[in-house]
Amino acid sequence: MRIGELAARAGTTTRALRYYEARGLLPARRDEKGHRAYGEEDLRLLEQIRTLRDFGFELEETRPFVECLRAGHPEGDSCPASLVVYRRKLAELDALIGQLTEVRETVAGQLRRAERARDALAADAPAPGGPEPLCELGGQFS
Amino acid sequence: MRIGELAARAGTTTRALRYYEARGLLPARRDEKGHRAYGEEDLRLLEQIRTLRDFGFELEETRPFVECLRAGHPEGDSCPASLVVYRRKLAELDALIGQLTEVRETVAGQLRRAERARDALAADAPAPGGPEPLCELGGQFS
DNA sequence: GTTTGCCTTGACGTCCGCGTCAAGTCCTAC
DNA sequence: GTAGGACTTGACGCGGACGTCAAGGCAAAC
Repeated sequence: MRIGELAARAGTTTRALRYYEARGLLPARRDEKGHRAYGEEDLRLLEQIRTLRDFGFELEETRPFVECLRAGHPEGDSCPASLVVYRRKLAELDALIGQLTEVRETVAGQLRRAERARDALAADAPAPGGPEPLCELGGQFS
Repeated sequence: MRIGELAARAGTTTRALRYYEARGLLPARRDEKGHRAYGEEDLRLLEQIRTLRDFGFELEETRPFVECLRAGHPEGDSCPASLVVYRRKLAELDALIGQLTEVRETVAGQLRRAERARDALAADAPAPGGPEPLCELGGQFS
């Protein structure tokens, strides 16, 4: 299998595969023409990489999984090093979700406050001919 | 007030202020020596920028707030355009938190599955002299 | 014969918000 | 006189995971 076919079967690009090879993550044999030659096993490795990347793992974080598979283990996460990455990523996710949730609540509070202020202003100074824009800035939405 | 003082009072750097000016977000007058000259009002604008940046707003997203303040409104979010940004950001945060939570659950499931597989393997082939590493990969943690 | 299509390597571009360095000006303090 | 500090502009660096273009080789198809 050459690079184009592998890329297509894994739903990625040849550029990504060359990049992984340059990083030492997914090296390839060469055929007599100097073209990269991949086997079915490489598809599994690549799918492991792509799955973890889709989860938001950095490329380097996929390395233990790939090495585990290449060592002959049944799954990429059959090795302790992979479990370490899982646990670290879970902690990162929890921290990030926590921060984002805090920010979300803060922003939601700010929005409610700003909307109340706007409505109070509209009640104080009701427009004579129906509601008017409260601010010259901000165009098409309100 | 010159650039160094404003940066220090807002807890940021002169580089950031020059960057904001280059982006047209926080222009500055010049004194007779060609140095940037800022007023107290600029501190408020800058604080608005920094607060929103800390919330994860992109620089461009702070522009409506800054323009709103500069137009003389009491708060950066007194203008409809700012509320639009708030709402869009809330939707983005909700989507992101949702995705991250999904990923978190998926990864947690994978970790549990991998740990069960490891424990099952350890029970099938118990080490004679106590527990041994199940995999040559993965070094110091397990 | 030439077009098409796959492959090769090399190298620069992208995004974002600055950090960091260089070279020069100006003022103050010692 | 000179050392230090604040300021100026300009320009390159960073990080991550590639995208994209250039220039060329080699094969099958028309």
